[in-house]
Amino acid sequence: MSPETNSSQLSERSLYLFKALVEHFIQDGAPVGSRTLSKDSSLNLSPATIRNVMADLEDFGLLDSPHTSAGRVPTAKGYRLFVDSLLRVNDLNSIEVEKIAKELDPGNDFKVLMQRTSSMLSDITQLAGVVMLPRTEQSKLQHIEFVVLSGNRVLVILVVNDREVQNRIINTSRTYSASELQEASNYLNDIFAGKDLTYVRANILDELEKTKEQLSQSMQTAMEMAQLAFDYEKSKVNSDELFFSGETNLMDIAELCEVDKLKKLFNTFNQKRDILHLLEQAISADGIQIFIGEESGHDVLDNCSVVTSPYEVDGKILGVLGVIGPTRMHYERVIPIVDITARMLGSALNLNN
Amino acid sequence: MSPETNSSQLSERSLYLFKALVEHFIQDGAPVGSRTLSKDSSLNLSPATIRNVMADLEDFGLLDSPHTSAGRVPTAKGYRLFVDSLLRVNDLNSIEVEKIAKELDPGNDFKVLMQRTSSMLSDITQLAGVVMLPRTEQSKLQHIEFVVLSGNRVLVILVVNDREVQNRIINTSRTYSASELQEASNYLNDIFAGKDLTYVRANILDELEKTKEQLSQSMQTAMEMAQLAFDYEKSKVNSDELFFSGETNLMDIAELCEVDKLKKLFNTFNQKRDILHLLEQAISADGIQIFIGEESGHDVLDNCSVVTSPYEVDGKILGVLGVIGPTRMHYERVIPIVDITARMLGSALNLNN
DNA sequence: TTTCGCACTCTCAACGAGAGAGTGCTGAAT
DNA sequence: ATTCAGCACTCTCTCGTTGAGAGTGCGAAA
Repeated sequence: MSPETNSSQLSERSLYLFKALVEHFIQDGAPVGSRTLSKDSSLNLSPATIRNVMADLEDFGLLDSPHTSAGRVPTAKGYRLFVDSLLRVNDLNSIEVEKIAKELDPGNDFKVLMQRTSSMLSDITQLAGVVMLPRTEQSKLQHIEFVVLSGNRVLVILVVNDREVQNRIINTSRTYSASELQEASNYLNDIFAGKDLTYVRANILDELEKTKEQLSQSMQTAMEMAQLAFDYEKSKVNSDELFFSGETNLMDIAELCEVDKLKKLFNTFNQKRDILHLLEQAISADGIQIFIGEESGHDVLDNCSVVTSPYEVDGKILGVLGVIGPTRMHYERVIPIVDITARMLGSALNLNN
Repeated sequence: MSPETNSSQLSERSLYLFKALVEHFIQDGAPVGSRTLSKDSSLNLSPATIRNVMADLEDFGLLDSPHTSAGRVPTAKGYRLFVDSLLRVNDLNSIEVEKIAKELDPGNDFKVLMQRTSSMLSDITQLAGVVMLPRTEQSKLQHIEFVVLSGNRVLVILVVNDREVQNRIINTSRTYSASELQEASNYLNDIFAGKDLTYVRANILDELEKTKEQLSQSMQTAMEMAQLAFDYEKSKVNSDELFFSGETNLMDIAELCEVDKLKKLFNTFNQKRDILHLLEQAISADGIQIFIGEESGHDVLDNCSVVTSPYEVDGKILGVLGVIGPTRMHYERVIPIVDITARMLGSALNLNN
């Protein structure tokens, strides 16, 4: 099962030919025949010899033939071997590095930056780009603020984790004055700023009890507000954020060109759930991770590969980004792009700290 | 050109048959022949007679035939006549009204509400839904607030128009203390709260001059902050907001089922520009407006119709929402849905006031 | 072990025939 | 003057056939 097992049992020559075949297929998308391979692999072998080799490779499960007279195509297992052991990754040319750097201007808010990163990825690879920001379990409340709106409504603003702003409107039973709310937010900031959100949620009821007995009306106001606000916060806790772009690039890929496949794929993107699930697997991986075809475990992605990399600040992983394209993609180009983008996003975020 | 001209020159019977044909075509999507029409139109006419009528209708530019032996299909002009003069709009059944109402829970923030509305529209019509919120020229600043972040960064929070929250992070040259910023925001709120954003932008420099001479360091801080913040606000001024959903529903429509058409269509959605432009035309319309096929002026929408309605609060138009689908859509169903949704969104927003 | 030659398989594009659907026109009936 | 039946005609779509092209597998020779 492991690539070593395969490569050790295959001759040097077989692997060389296999590599040539995969590269050829990635280039054209057409099944590769013995004749073609005989011509462009520099070892001078006749088509017949190559056919023998290809038959072996097929026995190993690395190749497949759509039908008897159609040449060979790599299987998922084949791509896996190719990517793990055979692929020689290119360096990016400096123009492209430049381009990536320019797009990742740190002077933006977090979401804008993710959006940009994703669309840059899709632009540069001509595939679909995706950036995920997982909702972390430990979110530190930094600041809470109330603003009075008209008609018994209050706007609650939460600053979390030094970068993220959440706001919601809550309807209240009576009218609060601005100064009253100012006092309330001061009070809450005093006791809860810097604390973990789960802690805040857990302790807010206790605190409410205390204040009921001892403290002023305005403190009680604060607690009521806070409770409403954090209930909402709680409901959002599991909705991680995911930014796609360039989905339409996938419409050009021959392998996916049937409308109903496309529809399923796009629906999967829209629901986000499955893709999130996939990316979450990549979060613990160290560096680039690649899901090839069926490996992802989602049927819609059968003809697709997903190349991901976590991005981190101060050695702490913040999220995952990547590219979705056909299994037949230019890995040697896509991999370094994803890699560099992850690093650069990390450092762009680092500047913000 | 106007439908009156047409309908006056056509006999009652012709119009009746035309209506039957359009309805039939909307149902099946297949060109309708004389034979078919003769059977299901209640007037007992032979196919031959109907052929004569259809030839007339074709001369009027209401019908077209894909080829000699394929029955007739309505033209854009035909749909126009149908929609303007012939269509009898159904009332929505109460279950659906219920469903719409339930989805439009006013207890949400503005963007969530728009998102919901759009996805509800697409769900219920099985077409693509869209909701636009134009960036209004007159935006009233309601509240400004600063929060200190780590590393010489300051988060600026702007509450505008009693419902909208904007925030951006700005990098500052030195470290500010929380109390300093508190003072600054108090000062700014005093002079600018309730004022128009354009006014604020225009006067902020003057104010800066004044304070430079007379006032404390902290006031000056306030002005610096504000300037940075409002420069940003200005740059966003023309980016209206647009929420799509259910684009994938369009993949089922036979008329659009070629991948490259779909790609162009989806790209148009993603760029947003053209669609915004179209919806802006609908903003001044009084109530439902329908763009049929080529009328929209965008080639990608040639086989599509767009049904729109502005939504308003207190008689003031806030934005436009609508549905995008094939010209061959069930107008009699879609129109009341769009209509009611616009009203309900209006009143959901009204509750917030 | 490699290669050549050959028979075989499968796909794909082109072609043609035939069915089906629908038209337009003509001439008769009302 | 309408309406309608009849008929020839046109166009598309489907289906089976056919031949070319591509590629394979295998056995025998080098």
